[in-house]
Parts: sequence; C-alpha cells; structure tokens
Amino acid sequence: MSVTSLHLKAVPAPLEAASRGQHKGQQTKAAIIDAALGLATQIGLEGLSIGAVAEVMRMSKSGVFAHFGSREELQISVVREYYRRFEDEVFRPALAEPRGLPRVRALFANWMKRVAVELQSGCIFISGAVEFDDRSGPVRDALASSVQAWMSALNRAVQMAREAGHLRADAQAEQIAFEIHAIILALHYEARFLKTPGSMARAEQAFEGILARYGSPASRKR
Amino acid sequence: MSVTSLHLKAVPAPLEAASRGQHKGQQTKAAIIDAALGLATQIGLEGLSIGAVAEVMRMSKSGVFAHFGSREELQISVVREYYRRFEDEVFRPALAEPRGLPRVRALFANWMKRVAVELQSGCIFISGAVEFDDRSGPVRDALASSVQAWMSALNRAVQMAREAGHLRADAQAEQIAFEIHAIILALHYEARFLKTPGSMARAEQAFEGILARYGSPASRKR
DNA sequence: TGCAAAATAGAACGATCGTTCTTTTCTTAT
DNA sequence: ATAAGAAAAGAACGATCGTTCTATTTTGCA
Repeated sequence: MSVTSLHLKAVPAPLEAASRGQHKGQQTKAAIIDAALGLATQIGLEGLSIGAVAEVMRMSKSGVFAHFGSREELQISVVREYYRRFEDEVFRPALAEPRGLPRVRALFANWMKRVAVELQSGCIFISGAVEFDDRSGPVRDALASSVQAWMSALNRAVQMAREAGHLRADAQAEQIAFEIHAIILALHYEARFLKTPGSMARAEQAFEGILARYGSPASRKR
Repeated sequence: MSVTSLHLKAVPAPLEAASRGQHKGQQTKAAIIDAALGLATQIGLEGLSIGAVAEVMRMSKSGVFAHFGSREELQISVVREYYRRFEDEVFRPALAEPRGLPRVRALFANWMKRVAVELQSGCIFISGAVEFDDRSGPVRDALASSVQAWMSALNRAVQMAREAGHLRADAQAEQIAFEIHAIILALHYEARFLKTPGSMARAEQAFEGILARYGSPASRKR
C-alpha cells in the first residue's frame, strides 16, 4: 500500500443530499426523472418523448433510454416520483394536524396550495387520467393506483372526522371525498384552462359549503 | 339544347336529411368530421391523426386532407361539431322547461345523461382542456370559446333561477355554476378513469346538496 | 352528351418517434 | 495504476406524422 492510499480520496464534487451514497448511474437516473417530470407536467405523460428529455439533460437519446429500457418505464418512473412528491407536500404535512376536521382542512389547504403552483405547470393525476382513461397497461395501472392511494387517504381522514363527531353521523365519507375532489378538478379546469379569475376563492367557498352541509351541528359556527 | 336536357336528371341516390341540397364535397366533409369526432372523443384532439381518419373513412390521406388544408382546421371543425351536438343535446332541450329551478335541473340532468354516454367515449371539452391548457393557437381558442359559451348559458340559467326567487337572494350564480361544473368533472374522472361504481349517484347527491344550500327557504322541501 | 371543375388518389418529402446495436468514454474497486 | 464494468454516445432502423405535388377519377352543369 502506498502512502497515498491512506489519504482521503479527492471528493469529485459536493454531492447533493438526495444523491449521497449513490453511484453515478443512479444520480443521473434521478436527474432524468426530475427533468422528465418537469416536462410531463407541461405536455403530459403521452407527450413525453425521450428526445425532449435528452435535450433538457444535454444527453444523447440512447443515453437516456439506457436507464429505463423503454418509454413506458420512464413514464412509470415519472408517475411514481410525482406521487412521492404529492405525498410529501400534501399528505404528510397534514398528519401534523390532529385527527378530524383540522386534518381534513389541512389536506384540502395543502392540495389547494399545490394546485396553485400547478397552474403554471400541471397535474399529472389530472392530465394522465384524461390520457389513459380508455387505455390499459402498466402506465395506466401506475397512475390509477397512485390516485387510488391518495383518494383512500383522503377518505380515511374524512372518516376519522366523522368518528370524532366533527361531521354529521349520517355523512358518508366517500361522498364528501367525491365532492372535495370535484372542487379541485374544477379549480384546475377553470384556473388553468379557462383562466377564470377568482377561481381559488370559488374553490375555498365551495369547500366551506361542504363543511357547512356535512358538519355536525355541534361543530358549526351558528 | 337537346331534348334530353329537358328531362329531369336521375336522382343519384336518396339524400340523407343532413346532406340535402349539398354537393358531394360537403357531404363527405361532414362525414369526415363525424368520423374524426368519433376518434377524437376516444383518443383526444391531439391524438387525432389524418391517417387514422382516412382509414376509418376508407379514403386516402390526401383525400381527407384536401377538405381542411391542415390538421388544425380539422381539429377546429371537430370542436365546432362537438359544440353543436352539445347544444342540441344538453342546452336546447332544457329550454322547454320553465325558467328557474326546473330549467337548471333539466340542464344538469341532460348534462349527466351526456356524460353517462361519454363514459364509453369521452368528452372533448374535458380532454381538450387538459391537452391545450398551456398552449395557444386557434384550436385552443375554438375550444375555450365553446366552453365559455356553454358556461355562460349555464350561468344565465342559474341567474334566472335566482331572479325567479328559486334561490337565496345572496346566492352567486357563478359560484353555483362553478360547483355544478365541479360535479360533472368529478363524475367524469371517477367513472371514466377510476371506474368507481356508484359515481352517478354521488353526482346526483352532490347536486341536491348544492340546491339545498343555495335554494331559497321558500323552495325547500323542509 | 361533353367539358370544366371539383374531388380523390398516389407517391414522395422531411421530421420525429422509440428502439437496437456498436463503439467510446468514464467510474469504481482492487 | 490498471482492468473490469458501468454509463453514455453515435449511427441507423422502420414506422408514422403532416404536408406537397401531380395524376386520375368523379361530379355537375350547359
């Protein structure tokens, strides 16, 4: 062993937190997914092309391709990454709120916050639903199961609010989740496509309307 | 002039009602639009290709192309035709109902009816919104103005219901239209993409909830 | 019936797509 | 330092796309 081998190796570059301990391949793969996600939110999962991702990454098409083996696999990776971020930004922070109405309110508020950001980019769960609603295959499955997971989480939160006595005893959690989902979809449609001003306020008011209707008498303001 | 020119011309074929008095070119153009609309509801306006339309029509690509001059013009024609049918199936029949709540109910019921059919095909106003929400150009304009026209009509109907005293005096027509739109979007999403059973009933119930909240005390059941 | 015009077909173009294969460059562990 | 293996590049493929141009067929009016 030479003396030099006892020296610490020159760190090639300061590693980012997310890529610590990863090999080069995994790092670039993560970077590719990040770039692809950015593209997919703008032009949709179907519009996502390997060539466009390669251009953003300043890589060759085949270089990008090699990390996934197929375009479908790239799309699935994007869906999974999107779900991960959705979980981090919308779902997990709401767990800090106590069970019941406060948590439901937090879920909705976080969701709204996310949609507000997405007014410039776009939501893959919404665009993907339209693109894959009459198709089958692994991409659709990844998309549908991600959405289902989130909807289930929302359902459970509403259910807990009912059990906590914050909602009327005859309120159906799935009905309420349906109506909350509806508000988000309309907000996305009117603000992002029609560019109707004041859509955020409409969504807020609609949400309060749901609570007013399904809230237990005890929890109402009047 | 020969004597034969005085004879009545042989009627080439029994003309369909929609193509009466039209020349051959206009007939086939209408048929192409019809076929293209069928394709667009399944695969979207963006997925619509001239080659696919030509195949359905059993025509050559260039034969189809010549009627429109560009793919964009074909897409715009499809949007206009879709709007025409939407008007015929949803809006116009509701005018038979008296102004106020009955007409609003009819509009929603017709809309629901249409979405129920579209669970197998798809709605261009919804898929198109996602496909063109961050693009610009004539297709987007045709789409947006069609949707705006329909939303305005819905707004007016709600406004008349308020003026007729069927809704609370402080109800905002645009807020109610927003919420009705939201229900339709959620129904489309859950039934068509997630294939959640019972979505139609959820939508109906959500609509009744809106009426319960915004309906004038006089018009309520209890 | 004949002739001009409209409608359609056919072939070819450049571009882009996903994918495959081969070659080169770079990493990493010894 | 070196050799093995991973990562990336490069070129080429068949397919499909919208579009153009030229021929052919069909239509409709005199």
